[in-house]
Amino acid sequence: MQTRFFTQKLLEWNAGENTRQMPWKGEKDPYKIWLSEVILQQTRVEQGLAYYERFVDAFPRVADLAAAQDDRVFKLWEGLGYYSRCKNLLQTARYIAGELQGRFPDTYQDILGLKGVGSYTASAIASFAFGLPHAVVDGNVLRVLSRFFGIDTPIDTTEGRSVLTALADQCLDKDDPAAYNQALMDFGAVVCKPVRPACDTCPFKSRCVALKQEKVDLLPIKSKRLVRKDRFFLYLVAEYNNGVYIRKRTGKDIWQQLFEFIGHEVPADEDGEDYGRQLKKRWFTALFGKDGFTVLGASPVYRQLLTHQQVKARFVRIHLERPLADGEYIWVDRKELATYPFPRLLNDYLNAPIQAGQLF
DNA sequence: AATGCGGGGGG
DNA sequence: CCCCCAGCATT
Repeated sequence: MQTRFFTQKLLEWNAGENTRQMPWKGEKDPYKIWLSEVILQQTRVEQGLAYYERFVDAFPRVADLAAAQDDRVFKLWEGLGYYSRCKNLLQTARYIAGELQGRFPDTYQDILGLKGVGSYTASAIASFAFGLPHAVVDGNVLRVLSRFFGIDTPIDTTEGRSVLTALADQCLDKDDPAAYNQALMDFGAVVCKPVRPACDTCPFKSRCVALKQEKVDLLPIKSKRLVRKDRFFLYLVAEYNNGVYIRKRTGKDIWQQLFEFIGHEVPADEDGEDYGRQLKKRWFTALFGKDGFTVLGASPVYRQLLTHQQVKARFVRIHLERPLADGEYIWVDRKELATYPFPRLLNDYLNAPIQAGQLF
């Protein structure tokens, strides 16, 4: 039986050669496990590590997180990406601290019902915190199993997903689901890596289908190609009395809950310069009045590459004669600006040594 | 079933 | 330049 061999060898490898250490390994507090798993969704361990430490330090218990101010939590999350995770994190913390009196759900179904918790995270919490027999299926697991069993069904389809999930369940060591799940992910990260896997020393090499068929570099198969969309933002850094105007991004677009300057998305094939000239009369005037402002200069084009979009932006500094009328934009003192969470792109601009540049 | 959501690192 | 990463929610 291949599944028996797989599980046996994995556990041996874990007991002998697995030296991977992480702060949440062996953790039993469901709150901390949940925190680490949400931080690690689609995120490399090395990247999430510092964030985990900061969150545990700032919010040792779920009640601490639940009681925190939104902006403070987002500030801690700043730079980590996928900000809906942070939003759901807060919502769930408040649900647990409030409705559940701080008691973390302890069944798979109840855990799965939490906002921001899907099948992977529910299995992880259920097994690590409560020892329940649920096999995790993440990127590591998909890769290791598809290689070992030679599964060439694309893993980003319902069928592929279903095949690999079934295999994962068969391989799970029900005596110690936590150790098994942890071992499999460690193995995927350390041995059966995406590129240049260590097949020479792999404990599975005698029976790995991909290795036998020389398909290690071809598996797992993904069917979808990445498409990147181009976008361009024109921002007005409107200065008044040693402060600038910003607003919180809401809605379903990127960077939700983060802050931005007075902004306008323009066609992606523009560089923001011609458009700025055109907009100057209509947009600037509508916002600030006919002669209530002075254009100080425009920045070079800043660029940020995301997985699904390339975002470019130009920042135009404006000096205002009068404060802006009350509305969605809030005035913030320069000295306080760093306490607000911003997208990476805007922080790049804010932290640049020179923000002048040519005039329109 | 398909799409959108960040950001960093490596080949 | 490309792909990948301890995925999830929405449509």
